[in-house]
Amino acid sequence: MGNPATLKKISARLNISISTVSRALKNHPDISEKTKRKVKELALLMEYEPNVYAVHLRTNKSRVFGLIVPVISNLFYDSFIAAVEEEARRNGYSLIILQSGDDPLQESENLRLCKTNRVDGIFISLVANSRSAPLYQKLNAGGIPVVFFDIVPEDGSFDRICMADEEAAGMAAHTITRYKKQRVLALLGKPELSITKKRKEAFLDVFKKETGGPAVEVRHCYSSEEARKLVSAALSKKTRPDHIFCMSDELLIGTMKSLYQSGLDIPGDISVLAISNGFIPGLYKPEITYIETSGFELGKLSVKRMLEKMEGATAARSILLPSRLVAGGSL
Amino acid sequence: MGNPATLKKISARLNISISTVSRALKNHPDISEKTKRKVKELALLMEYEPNVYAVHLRTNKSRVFGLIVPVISNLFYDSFIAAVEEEARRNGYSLIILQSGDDPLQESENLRLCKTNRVDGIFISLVANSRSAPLYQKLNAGGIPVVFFDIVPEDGSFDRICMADEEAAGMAAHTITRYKKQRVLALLGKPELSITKKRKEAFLDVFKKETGGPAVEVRHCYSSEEARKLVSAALSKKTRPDHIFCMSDELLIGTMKSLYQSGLDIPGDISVLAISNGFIPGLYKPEITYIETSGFELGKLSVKRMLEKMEGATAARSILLPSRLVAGGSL
DNA sequence: AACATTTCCGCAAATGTTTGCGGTGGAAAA
DNA sequence: TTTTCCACCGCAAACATTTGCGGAAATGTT
Repeated sequence: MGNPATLKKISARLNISISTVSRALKNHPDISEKTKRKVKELALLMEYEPNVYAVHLRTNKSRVFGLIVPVISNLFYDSFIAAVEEEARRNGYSLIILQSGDDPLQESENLRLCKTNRVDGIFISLVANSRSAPLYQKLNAGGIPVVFFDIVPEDGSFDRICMADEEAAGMAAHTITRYKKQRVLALLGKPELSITKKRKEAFLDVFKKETGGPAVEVRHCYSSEEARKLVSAALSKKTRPDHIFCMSDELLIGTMKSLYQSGLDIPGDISVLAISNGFIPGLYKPEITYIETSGFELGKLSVKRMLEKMEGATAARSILLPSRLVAGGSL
Repeated sequence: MGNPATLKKISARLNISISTVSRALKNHPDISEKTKRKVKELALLMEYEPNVYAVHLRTNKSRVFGLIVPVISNLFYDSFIAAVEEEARRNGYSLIILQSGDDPLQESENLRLCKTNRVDGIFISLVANSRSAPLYQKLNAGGIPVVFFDIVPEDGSFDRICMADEEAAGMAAHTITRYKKQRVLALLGKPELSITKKRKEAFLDVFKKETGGPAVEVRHCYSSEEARKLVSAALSKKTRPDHIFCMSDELLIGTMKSLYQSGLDIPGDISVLAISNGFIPGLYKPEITYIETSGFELGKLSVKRMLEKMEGATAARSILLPSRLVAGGSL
């Protein structure tokens, strides 16, 4: 009762060979219905479950995905992970999760771990200053499909799935100009990330094209707290901004801390627009207007793409998930 | 270059036996330093990595933990998961994550998946109306250690790691009575969860002991939205509560939505106290006073306990993580 | 009756690793 | 010289499974 059932034990009890048991359980046409019935009955009784390690060893497939992410505890990533887990499970895959913690070395180590664990595919969102490029070149060469999401390499020869960052940032900029704002403070994330570059460029492009548009001041922040300080500093100037744009939830949180403390009326004195997963904006009063980026949708798309790759889709693709404006009361 | 290196390939190149290669890589004393050096050099060159599936098959150990949780996308669980991932990795374990999605059947299925994947240990937080009791009995019997956390079975014969729920709820109640509140609305979560029962009981106990204490109205909610409605309804009564207690972040969010909308002053007109992970309370103005429950700490403790069990700690223990009051401005 | 075909099943190799045991060669002890 | 001992290494089994191949028995065909 202690140790688990194996093909061998079943075959011994039935006085038939191991291979017959194996085939019977798989409905191989070579095996008679009578034998199949006997085998299946006993297998059920003995609670037989194939030993995945033996199967993997034999087949060289693990039915496990690796997922590497800077941090788990993050409103965007956790919904992404939730979606990937669900979809992977629905397709018979398990999910191993690894955090890189903003450390390029840990990221490389995690990729190595994925390789060691012989996962069938890898989802990865890069840390800032990622140095893993040679590693995923090798993984691809070794036949392990890699799907990049959210924070992706600039090289278009990889499979990449992102929010439509340019579109979202452009949409934000258009919305802001439409409201005839005069002095815009734009808070962006880490400047070395591709996602920041893309959003920044698209955002500024719109303003450049609109002559007589508002003045824009761009600031990069590495944390929520830094955003709070920046906003507080900006508010204390004699010509304070009349609009603040935040490219992420993290920055929005810092911004709102400062705005709440300032006592300014939103959107009367100053308006706010964010790019967000949608959870945080709903907590404030007024609720913050935002451009939605759904980690959940992105996750589902990523798994879909991964499965395509496993089926043999070889050419690299870059997929963009469109976003939409969700109106709150902050603009 | 394509397929990975194996002991066999190394042994062939060096004209020595497989077992010698294996032992050389493990620094077995039987092997001469010269041979070890040669083997290790070539292994490095060929980028040898042991095939984990072969190792697991041979040793019957997988160095993988399973983690089952109702949902990933949750402020408490995601920090818990983050901690477990980190600690597990530091100890050479990988982590497979599964969501039960509030579905007892999925929970059972996930336990089965853990067994199929032959994990070395399982962390699990139960869903409401969990029906998996027989399963983990069997897992324990089968030698797979199980550590329950947060939402745990009532049966004390299992290893359980929770927040000190009684203590936290008692602390909340004491704090509230100290502020001389008159009419308290207490919002609790799903009544069928052990965590709700414990918190409710401890909370009410304190009030019972204090003669002349405030009147308490207890309500159970299944969602944030339900909490919002309940609070709104309570506020529109002629004698509205002067304090609201929320046993979780989820309920706090609903409560604050209603309070923000009501325009009431916090804590002037009505005060608020929550049990929380600490992230949400800081977003509001005023910041909400809360009793802290750290998912991160709980995660670290859980891994520690798991490792103890793997080392042979056999007797079941129930561990309580103490909590502390974090003062905001809502009371 | 001889032959061909079908049905059903077992043998054995292979996947990569670990490990108990036995063996070889040389040096030191008797 | 024979024995003992030690340092070093290989053999082979075992882990559980899959699968190509071959083979026996039963059935069908002339």
